[in-house]
Amino acid sequence: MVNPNETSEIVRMELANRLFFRLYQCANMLHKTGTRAVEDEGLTTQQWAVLGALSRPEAEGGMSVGDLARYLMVSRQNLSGLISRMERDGHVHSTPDGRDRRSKRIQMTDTGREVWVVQARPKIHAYYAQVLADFSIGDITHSLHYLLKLLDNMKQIDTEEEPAPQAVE
Amino acid sequence: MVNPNETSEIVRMELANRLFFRLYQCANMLHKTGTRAVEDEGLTTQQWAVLGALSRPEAEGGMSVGDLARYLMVSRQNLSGLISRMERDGHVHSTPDGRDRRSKRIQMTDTGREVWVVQARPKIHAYYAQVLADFSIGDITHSLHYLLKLLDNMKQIDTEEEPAPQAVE
DNA sequence: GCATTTATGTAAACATGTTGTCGTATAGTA
DNA sequence: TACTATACGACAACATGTTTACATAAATGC
Repeated sequence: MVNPNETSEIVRMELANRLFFRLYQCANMLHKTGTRAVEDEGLTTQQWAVLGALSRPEAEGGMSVGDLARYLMVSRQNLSGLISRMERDGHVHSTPDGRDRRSKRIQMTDTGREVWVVQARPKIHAYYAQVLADFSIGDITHSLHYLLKLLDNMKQIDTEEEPAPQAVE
Repeated sequence: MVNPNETSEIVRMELANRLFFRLYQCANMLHKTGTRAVEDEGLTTQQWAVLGALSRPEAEGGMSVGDLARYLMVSRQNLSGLISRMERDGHVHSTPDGRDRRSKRIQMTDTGREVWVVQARPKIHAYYAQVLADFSIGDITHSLHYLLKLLDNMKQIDTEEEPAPQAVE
């Protein structure tokens, strides 16, 4: 250990390792406990993310699958299956887009909105309150800030590594 | 809006909602970009979590599936499949436990250790450095602190809601 | 207008995660 | 010793996520 920079680099990597390990565990626990919080409504955390997106005033007239996928940052293919299940359960419905014959517009059904507003959202708020019980508003804001930074950096890696859209040939 | 407490509660829930939404997105991006970082080695973020656990000095003599599941906070059933794949790929191997005929001990193979130390870990450190590029040591520590708090609270919810082990009958 | 690129939906293969169930081995207790 | 509770591995069903690949519709460039 000759160089002090190496030492601090080791400390940094050790901390980084713990950070990502905890992030991994948080993700699993969020899915597990979050889904359990709304299981009576037949929902999962992913489905509540979709309902949350569709219930925004900006999504009043429905959203295309592509837009929803970009908003949630998941793949179209994944979202497609998710929406099928929600359609099967009567929470959303899709209508063909008049202008673009390739695409569909996804909207909440009246039942979906009812389930969302009356049943799921109160339970979700109770869940939030419980998980964030000992968080001050400042704590929440700071946590959010760090998650956003992590997300931005990961997004950048993601787009960097994405294959260049041009054909090289 | 008569009661100012209600107003701050709405703000709090709005912030909480953003926090959990970003956590959800971070989890997906971590899996996506992290797996891409070690795809040349045929690994995934989950498998690197397993190798990281098995490479600790405390796990020198291998770990039982149950202990590993508790350490990683995933279900035995999930880990079982994960380990099968890693065994198939030659990164770990399992030996029957002499003392307890129900259980197996999981250990890294020499190949697994080689892949982990020589190839995967440097790439993972480069990945950490990239995602945490604009994080100070203090930023990392604070982020870790908040994730741990979230995790603790979710763990508590998890055990609370778990069915009591005693038979009521 | 026509050719190329881009966007959309769909299908398939795979890895991860959950729960529930079952058979068996271990451990604790009457 | 026997009874019971608990732990373990295995199997199945299901929901989520990723890629890759393909057909078709729309947009863009000459």
